[in-house]
Parts: sequence; structure tokens; C-alpha cells
Amino acid sequence: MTYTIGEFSRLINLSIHTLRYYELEELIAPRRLENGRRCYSENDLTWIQFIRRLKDTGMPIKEIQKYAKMRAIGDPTLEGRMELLIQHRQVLHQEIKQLEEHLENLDDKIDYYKNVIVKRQEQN
Amino acid sequence: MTYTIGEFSRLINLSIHTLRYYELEELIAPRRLENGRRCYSENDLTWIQFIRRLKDTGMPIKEIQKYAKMRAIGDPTLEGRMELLIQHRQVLHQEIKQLEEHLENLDDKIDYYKNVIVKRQEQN
DNA sequence: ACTTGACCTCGAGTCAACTCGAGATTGTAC
DNA sequence: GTACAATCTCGAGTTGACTCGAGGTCAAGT
Repeated sequence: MTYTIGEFSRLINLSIHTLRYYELEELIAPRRLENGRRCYSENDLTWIQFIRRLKDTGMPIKEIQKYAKMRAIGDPTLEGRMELLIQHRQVLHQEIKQLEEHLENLDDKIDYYKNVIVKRQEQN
Repeated sequence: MTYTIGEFSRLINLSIHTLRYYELEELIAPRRLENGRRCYSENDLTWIQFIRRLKDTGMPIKEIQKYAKMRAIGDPTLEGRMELLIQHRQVLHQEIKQLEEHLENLDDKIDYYKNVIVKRQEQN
């Protein structure tokens, strides 16, 4: 199964413009038909879904690009790619911890507001 | 205790430029001395620390600005501010959940790499 | 009196990540 | 055979959040 850019765009919910931009940034390299049009494969599909994951976890495009370049080379870069993921995992883990802390803090603040509001209502 | 912009900048580890930018964006409004210089108070200190928390949890400046404006009005906006925080709490909570899912997925991928690498070494 | 350092304003520059639009081409549908 | 929809490239514009620099003020130290 292959897809035109329009189909692919709808499928993964990224704009056509964004897809072309990702290609320019060397994140993805779809095959081309004889007439020059992009032709995305199932492989491209799983790959872009992974790119999304990386993006959603805050990895900048330049970093994803590094990964993509290694991936394009293939087997000999397995270790390198794993390394990169392990590092990213570390960062992500820290980030989650930080966010959990912030969430708690936010909860405290909300509780404080609740108290003030309740007390104010008791006054009337 | 009050601080000049330089002192304050060092204290909270934000550049002087950034502090002035935050002021321009109406996040913070330090007192001014007769000569026009900024004069930050303890109150400003706790406030900017809270701003940081909001920023670190991904709240955009425009949103923080709303909060700041309500805060400046004072008491009658308590409910509004609480609302805003509750909403943000919700978003943050979802985000953390998403990130945890991504983390798991990343772990799987790393495991997969490990396996491939081990198998490859067994071959030799 | 004069240099120095911290401060001021205001306008412009930067960076990442898109986002848009003009102008050309191409494949299908009437 | 022509309209139209989808595609192409390339260059420019946008947004958010800073970041920088020029040119000026002002108080303290020598």
C-alpha cells in the first residue's frame, strides 16, 4: 500500500506543507514517482508515527534528524541510535518528574484558593 | 528587602533582558524609583517564581498574562484565577499521562535495540 | 571634571517550527 | 480538448519567546 501526499497527510493528520517541510529537514524521504510526485509507503507511515512520538516528547527536529540519518545508513548505526534513545529517555524521565512536582504545587495553590473562597463565603 | 534589576536577575537566574520583556508583556510590574529604575520586592520574587512554574508546565505567556491581570485586580478575581489554574491542572495532568505512555514506548524500542544487538553479537 | 558601571528605552534581529502563496505541471473527468 | 484538482518548487511570512545593541541618563569613586 502506498499513499499520495494528500492521502498521507489526512492519514497522519499533518499538513501537506508540514510533510514537505519535514522532508526538507531530512526527517523523511519518500520515494518519488516518475512524474516527481511523492509516494509514501507503509514504512514511511510507521516511521512518521515514531517521529511524532519523539516530537511530542520534546525532541527538537535537529535531533530527530540525526536519528533519521543514522536510520538511513542502517545496521552499523544500531548502537548509536540506541544511545540516542537512551539519552532521550533519561531527559524525558526527568521532565516527567519535574512536571509531577509542578502538578502537586499547582494542586496546593488550588486548594489555597478554595479555602480562601470558602472562608469568604462564611463571612456573609 | 528590595532589589535592583541586576540583583533580581542573578537571584532568579533570568536575564535582565528577559525581565524587561516580561514587564513589557505585563507579567510583572515592579515599582519604580524616582529616577525611573526598577525596584523589585519580595512579593515580586514569589510571583516570578510562580510564573516560572507556569512556564515550565508549558503555559504560554499570553495565558500567564491573563492570570497576572486578574491578580493585579485582586480579590474579586479569585474565582477566575482558580478556574484558570484548574483548567491548566487538567491539561498538565493529561500531558503527564501522555508523556508516561511515550516513555514506555521508548523503553520498548530501546529493549528491541538491545535484543537485536545481543543477537548480532551471538552470531560472531 | 571625568570615567565607569548599572541602568534606561526602543527598535531590530534570531531561532525553531511551521505556514502560506505564486506560478508551473500533470492526470483524470466530462 | 479543456476544465479541475492535486501536485510540484521556491521564496517569503508568521508566531512565540526571547536576545541584542545603540544611544542616552545618572550616581559613585578618583
